[in-house]
Amino acid sequence: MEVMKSPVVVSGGGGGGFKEEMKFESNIGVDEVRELGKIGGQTTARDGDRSMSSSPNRNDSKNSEQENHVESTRAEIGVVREENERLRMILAQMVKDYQSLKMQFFDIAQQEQSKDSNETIDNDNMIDKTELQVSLSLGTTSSGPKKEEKMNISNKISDEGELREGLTLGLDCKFEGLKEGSTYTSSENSFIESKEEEIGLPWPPGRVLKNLRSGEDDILPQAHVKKARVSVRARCDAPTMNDGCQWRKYGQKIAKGNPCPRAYYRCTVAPACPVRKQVQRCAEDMSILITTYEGTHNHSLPFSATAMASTTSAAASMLMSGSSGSSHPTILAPYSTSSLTTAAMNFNPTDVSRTSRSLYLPSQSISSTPPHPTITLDLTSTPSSLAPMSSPFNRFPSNYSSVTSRFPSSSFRFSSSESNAPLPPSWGASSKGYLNYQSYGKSQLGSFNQAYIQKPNASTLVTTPTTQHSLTDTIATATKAITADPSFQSALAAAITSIVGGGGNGS
DNA sequence: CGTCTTTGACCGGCGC
DNA sequence: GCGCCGGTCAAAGACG
Repeated sequence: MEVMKSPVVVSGGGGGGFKEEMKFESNIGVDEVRELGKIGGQTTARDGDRSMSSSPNRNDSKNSEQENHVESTRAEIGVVREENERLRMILAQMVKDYQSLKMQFFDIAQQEQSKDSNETIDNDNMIDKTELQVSLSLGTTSSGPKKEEKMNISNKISDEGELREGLTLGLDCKFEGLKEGSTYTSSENSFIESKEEEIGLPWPPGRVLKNLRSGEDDILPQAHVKKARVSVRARCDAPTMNDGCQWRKYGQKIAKGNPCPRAYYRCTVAPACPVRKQVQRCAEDMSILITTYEGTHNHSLPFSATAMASTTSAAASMLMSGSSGSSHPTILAPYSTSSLTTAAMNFNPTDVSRTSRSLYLPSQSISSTPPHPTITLDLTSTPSSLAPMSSPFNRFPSNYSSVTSRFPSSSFRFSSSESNAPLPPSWGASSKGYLNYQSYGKSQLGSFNQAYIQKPNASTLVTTPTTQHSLTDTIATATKAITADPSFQSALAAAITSIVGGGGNGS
């Protein structure tokens, strides 16, 4: 049934025409209700789906059953519509909060600047204050040259407007996209690219032509630093994941330690796009496809590719920002959602929308000296029905143990609106080192940020149950965290994309 | 005939 | 210096 394969998206409203929006909302309804049924232990919705998908044709009560299904589906659609409305309100609140925090940040930055304009800044917090700094310091060690830092600071001043614009571009464009639909894709693309360029992800667009072969390192002072990679583990029977991009295979190798060949793909959407990906089946579980992305697209992406691109880019940005501050770049990122992943990847056979409802970001450190800093997005979690959990906060994938055995660090968890927590969802930290996405209130934002604040000092990042701060402290904390960690901005934007932006594909 | 895939060769980094 | 290994190139073949 096609509806079941459709990605779970939340309509941003005003996206495409009415027809399309209805279609999306309908899709959500089915999927979301399925999820709710899963989470809450109710199976009626799913059973209903199955009945629908299997086209019951057994007895005389068929018509009445179908009518019941139609009614229930309508009811589900209504529920989802309400949820959409709530999400929109949440999003609006997030925008407000973000703008407020941003303004506070710039005020603080200006004050700091007026104070310290002539001082040498060797504080890491200061170093992390701007995206530009991160951008320029990425690829250097944490003890990078002070001169560069100074220059970065001065550049920061001159480029502050640009930064602000870029920041605004990122989030606002998404929201614009939600409103205008048709502009969504390009907006997000521009956001992704600009953000990635700012944060210094590998293969920035401007360097593309020099990166073919061995050129890029020649022009980068931090040539010794490896490119960040984002590895996505997902169950997929197809040879490669359909992530929306066009890829051309340019090589295949048998890598050591894995009998399955590793295929090398290059993005062919644009002639000089530096993005490459490696695809390899997991040796332990052949059904798991490991796709490793490297680089940044230097072109606009089809919408179907933007979700994955934003996911990987934000994850990479987290990784890079973390690695720049620590010699052990162990980054755990609360990030993305099932809706994002399902929107990003149209795996044909084993529908990930059903098998991957949460995203785990375990430690990227597999070896002590990884050749490339890599962050792994594990989408191989199995349905909760296979691993029933008494608490929504304790829902781990059945193969989690294997994941954690490879990645000993604990993980953030960032699940989507599938959560059975009362809607609207809210940000909050759960026990057991998992960060659950539940709502977007200010206090929850503070909790979220707390998790991030721990990052610089955490070789193994574990979220701890957060304590409630006063509103002032929370805002200050949030401001600090946002400004100190550019990856948060990417994550926030990508999260929004995953939560609501998916509905922006009404275009 | 153009595009894509396959596959052996080649290159550079890294460890010993 | 040597060998291993990951990554890439490019010629040849396959395919539509």
